[in-house]
Amino acid sequence: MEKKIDELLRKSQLSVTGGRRKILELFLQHDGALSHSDIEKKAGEKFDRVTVYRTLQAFVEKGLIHSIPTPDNSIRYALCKDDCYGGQHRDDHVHFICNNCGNTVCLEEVVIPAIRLPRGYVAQQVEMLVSGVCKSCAAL
Amino acid sequence: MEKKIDELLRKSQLSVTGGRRKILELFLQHDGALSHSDIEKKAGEKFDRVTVYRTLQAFVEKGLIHSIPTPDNSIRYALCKDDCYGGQHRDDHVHFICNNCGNTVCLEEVVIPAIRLPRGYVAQQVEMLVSGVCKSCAAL
DNA sequence: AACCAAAATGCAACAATGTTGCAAACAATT
DNA sequence: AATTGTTTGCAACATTGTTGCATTTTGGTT
Repeated sequence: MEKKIDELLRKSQLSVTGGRRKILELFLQHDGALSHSDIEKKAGEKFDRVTVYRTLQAFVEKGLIHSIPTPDNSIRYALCKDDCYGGQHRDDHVHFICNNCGNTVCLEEVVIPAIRLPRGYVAQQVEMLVSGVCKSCAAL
Repeated sequence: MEKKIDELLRKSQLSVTGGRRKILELFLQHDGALSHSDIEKKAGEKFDRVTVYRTLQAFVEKGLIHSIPTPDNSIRYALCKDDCYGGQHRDDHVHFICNNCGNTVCLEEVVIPAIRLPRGYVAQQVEMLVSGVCKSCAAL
């Protein structure tokens, strides 16, 4: 784990520091998206709020994570897959937010379908956000 | 216009007040989505911030407007069409955000395509957000 | 191993955004 | 015109996000 984290950071041209290690570890441990406040809580009192902001920003820039807009106005972040690096995101998958447990996950296997825009519009990025009941919650 | 506004408010079971009239007027005048701060600015210094929050909340609850999550973490609101009332939104259209002018519009004519979710997931609402260059900006 | 430049961190201060309780003002109805 | 319930503005507060700067740490070099 330790090794993997340092490797990932170096591969992303980020110097290896305690804060970055810890935050990246959280993403690797947690299967789903994390918000800024999630991270602050989970990381304990160890890191300054500002550091968390800057770390997340750096991770996004380097393509380690991508951000997910949510209806409740809290940006969440999720790990990018390996084929997504150098700022060249391939976020062509659907994001799912559970109305029950609040978890947000990437449905990597569900590709966003193509759409036809009206004449004159040029699409650069598409985001698809599904909310409902997730697998774990539906099973209860 | 005056009449239409009062009518709309009453139809939505909202008592007619100066603030609500003004804010609804802004939505009718402006073809596109408005953020909270847009409204504060456009409404002048007339209304308290809190009133704007509560008015938008009331409008959403009554189905006059719907909210649009954006990648930059600023919720925007847009008028609902007539067939969308009583909290029963029919937000089955795509939202477009221009990276150039920042405008957000509802593409009513572009329906969100159906998708197949993995086993166990239940969709309740789907939001599709396209960013790029809008018609007006592309024409320049 | 010690040094150095560049980068990251923590701190403080600040700005912006969102929430709550309460008293005063107002709208709809009788 | 009076009454009742709703809406508003204010104040205070909580949360979230930003910026500048001094200090510490990292990664590379001698």
